[in-house]
Amino acid sequence: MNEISQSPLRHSAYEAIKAMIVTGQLAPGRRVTELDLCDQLQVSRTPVREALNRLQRDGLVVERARTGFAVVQFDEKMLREVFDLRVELDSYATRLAVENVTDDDVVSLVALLDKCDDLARTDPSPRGRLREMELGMDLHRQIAQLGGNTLLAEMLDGLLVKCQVYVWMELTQLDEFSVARADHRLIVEAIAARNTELAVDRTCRHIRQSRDGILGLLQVRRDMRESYFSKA
Amino acid sequence: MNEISQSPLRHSAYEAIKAMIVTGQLAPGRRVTELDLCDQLQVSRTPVREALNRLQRDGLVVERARTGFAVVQFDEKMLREVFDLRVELDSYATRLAVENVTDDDVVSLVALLDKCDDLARTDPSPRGRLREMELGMDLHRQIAQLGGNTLLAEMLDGLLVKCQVYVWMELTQLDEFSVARADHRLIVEAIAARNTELAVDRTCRHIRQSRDGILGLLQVRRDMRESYFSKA
DNA sequence: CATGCAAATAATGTATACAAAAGTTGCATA
DNA sequence: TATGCAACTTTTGTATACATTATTTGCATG
Repeated sequence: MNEISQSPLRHSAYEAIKAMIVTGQLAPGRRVTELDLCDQLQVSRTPVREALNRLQRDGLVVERARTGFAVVQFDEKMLREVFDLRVELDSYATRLAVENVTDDDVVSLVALLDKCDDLARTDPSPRGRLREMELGMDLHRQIAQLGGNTLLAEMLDGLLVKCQVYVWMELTQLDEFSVARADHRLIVEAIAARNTELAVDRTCRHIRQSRDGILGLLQVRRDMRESYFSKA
Repeated sequence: MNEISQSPLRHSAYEAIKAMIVTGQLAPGRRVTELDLCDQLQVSRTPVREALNRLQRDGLVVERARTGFAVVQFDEKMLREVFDLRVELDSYATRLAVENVTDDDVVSLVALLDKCDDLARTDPSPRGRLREMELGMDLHRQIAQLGGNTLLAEMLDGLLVKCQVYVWMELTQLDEFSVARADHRLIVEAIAARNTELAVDRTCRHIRQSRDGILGLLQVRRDMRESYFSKA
């Protein structure tokens, strides 16, 4: 497959592997070998290696000396770290956003919210749910970009990537899609009203509630595992 | 050179290229070709490519479609973004550090400060200055790690990497080595005293003053360039 | 002398070959 | 049967070959 497509294979490889991790196809902690991925993606090792390197930088896989990569463990510790960081950075982003937001920006944010609602109403498939989650993350990305600090936007993007596994759990297992949509709308309203306090407060609350919901899920899961082992 | 050293060549290649960028050997904006680097580092393209990918993720080089990479432009915008983000994240890190710091940690921090002083007294060479800057960054890294949020530590590490070019300018051109040492000692003292307010305040002030000093440098440089062009 | 186009050159994207290390299997032995 | 060791297999690390696209060079032409 020599040089046909426009965008480099490493990009599509990166996206493909990332999707496998986020959706759980590649289980946390599992070792991933280059050749397996080559088989699945039908590309050579070079793009796969480069994709894995990027994923390592993203924190989705970890390098193990001389034995390639393993999917990172998504555990409570990581959850807390990611979400606590998001509280800090999203607060900052929201503050900057309120300072810089234009009326056009608000229109664009609301459009995104509406698209989310539409999707929720019209497409009940899993594919639609995944898309809805992505739109929700896009909202956060867009807010982050309003402040004009591109680096902040990039960092938050990185955090969102790490959140995906968790948020997917939350949305699907706790069925909090509508909660998320409502939260998002409230945040946008506060930004539109140029109310920094309120916007930041709602942002923090939104993230903390997500975190706590998922924490609960993880704990339930752990308890089940423990009782299973104790029975056995 | 097949498989001799212990650590992969991509790591040393990464460090080597990073050093070239930080010290200005590879000028901002300049395109870097793989083969040039292969020549200089005496390795094949594979490790160089992987190093460049990592550097891209670090934000030290940017990818240009189908034409490899270029060293990123270190301009005022980037300076403001990086340092403003550091104000946020270092504040958070300091807060967490004060909450979690043990007496042993304090000893270790003070040891780092002393090492810095020693170096300043005993080794006036450029190599020693570079080392001193690195020790200063290590101090920030160590403080970031006290809080226990590894992700925060990693993010700050990334920001510090992006800072290096600027800080090097500041330290050498404004000769602020002693200022930095003093700042660092004050921050550690506040942490040792478990005084969150003070520690955070000193952290912010330290970073903001750096930022403003370097901003001045960049503006002087820009003015010089403009007057040069207007004369020509 | 400037300019545009074609050939030459160089650089990236991808695949693959080969060496070294890690991991696995299976057999011999206690 | 358990265990240790040796051969085999797999996997990574590195180098390199080849195809394709970008860049440069140089010449012809206005």
